[in-house]
Amino acid sequence: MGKEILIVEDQEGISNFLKQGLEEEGYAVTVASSGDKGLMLAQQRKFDLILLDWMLPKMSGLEVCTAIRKSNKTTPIIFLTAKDTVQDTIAGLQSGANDYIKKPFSFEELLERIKVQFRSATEERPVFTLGPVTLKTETHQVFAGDKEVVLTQKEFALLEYLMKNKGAVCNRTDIIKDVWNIHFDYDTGVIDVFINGIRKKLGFAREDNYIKTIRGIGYLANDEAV
Amino acid sequence: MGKEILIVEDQEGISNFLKQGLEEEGYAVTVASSGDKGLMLAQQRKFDLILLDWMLPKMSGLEVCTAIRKSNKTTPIIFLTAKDTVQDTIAGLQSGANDYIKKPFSFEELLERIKVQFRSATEERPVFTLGPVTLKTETHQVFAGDKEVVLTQKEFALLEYLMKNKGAVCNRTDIIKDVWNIHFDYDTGVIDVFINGIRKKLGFAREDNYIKTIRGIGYLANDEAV
DNA sequence: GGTGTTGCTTAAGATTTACTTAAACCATTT
DNA sequence: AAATGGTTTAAGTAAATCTTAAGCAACACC
Repeated sequence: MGKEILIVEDQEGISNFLKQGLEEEGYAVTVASSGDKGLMLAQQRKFDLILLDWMLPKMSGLEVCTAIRKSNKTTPIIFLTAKDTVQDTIAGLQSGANDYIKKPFSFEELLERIKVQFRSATEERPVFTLGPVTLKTETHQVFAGDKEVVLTQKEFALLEYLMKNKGAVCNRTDIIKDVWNIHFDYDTGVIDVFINGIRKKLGFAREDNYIKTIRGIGYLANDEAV
Repeated sequence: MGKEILIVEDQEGISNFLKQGLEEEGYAVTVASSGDKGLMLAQQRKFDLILLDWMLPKMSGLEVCTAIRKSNKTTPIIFLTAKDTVQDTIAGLQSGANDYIKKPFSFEELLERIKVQFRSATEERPVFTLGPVTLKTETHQVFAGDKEVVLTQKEFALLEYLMKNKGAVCNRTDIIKDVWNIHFDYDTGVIDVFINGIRKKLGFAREDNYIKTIRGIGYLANDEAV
């Protein structure tokens, strides 16, 4: 199923060029030649992505973007623009755009950025399991058996990290790096404290081994409660 | 291929000095004279390492670092700074920096620290085998056949050493030096005790000879269970 | 085969590392 | 400014590992 892209651009030369190129890539393309037409189309139909020129007759791209975002929070919007000052970039992105590409741009770069948008839009929000516990990344919820367990940010992040690497030993250095974002050798007992908290909240007994201690190295999450 | 380094530093004297020195070492160097410029460059292009001054006009180095780490988790960042209290060190490193070097510093020291960053980024995590056993350095796991065997630190280190030198006789002096880090003549029966433990855990029978005793010298790991 | 040397095995003591708890610290909200 | 909830530090306790040492088994040289 080809994704539908809306191009809002008043210069016919550019819009034709884009339309043709994107259609060759398998996208379904609709063109609006002014800001107000673009806004109407965006509100009437559901597009998968919008390419929005910055300078447009009647309504500026910035206004269109702001207006679209009032009713539609999610559709990715990429600005096409000749303006290249930092000021404008910030203004554009703050109005709710997802990306910003300067004219003249290579078509390949545009394609790449479009792909990035689709990738992150469909980004997976996986659900991890570990023995009797389930962790839902999207809703930030953790269930032990059928009961929900409320974890704090750090507890959740650490548990998620261990579950993501289920079956592999996670050493303390990497945990500190990836969960705490501390990129140098560092050890107070933080990790231990949080492991303790997680085990307690999840009701893991010492002999369960769902989260196994690898002495001198780190921890290992695995399903078989050997 | 020369690595690309971004220097974010407002004092021209220092940045010129660094640029020149690093270029002589074969690095490709880009200089940004303010925090916001540095941030933009860091986001637009892919550098292999960033040298970041602490005190900068407009945006502090700390802010720049934090901002960079939002989108880029991996590029090594080294702070250059006159501030030398422990507080600041911690704040800087927690913001995601990898190292911290105090002004005035020797150029040699800086070079050394840069090399450390590159070294750890490309560090190899090999997998060794010995007859039916497999040893994964990355996860610190050892498998005998299809079953995992849990080894302690020292057991793992010794086995890794023997497997790394598979086919070569490892004498006791070198083992003590490389595995125990004891650099003088020393013999209690430690090695024997650990060899015994390893053989037992891996299920090696006496006649297997995967780890052969070389009487009077040391040990030899080899695949053919002669 | 006897005898001295070296390695194997085991278990107890020393040491290191992790667990647990409580209190200090921080940031956010009231 | 106080209270709350979360995070980090620190200190005492528990547990596992590491080391030592001693007795036993295997080997090599006589």
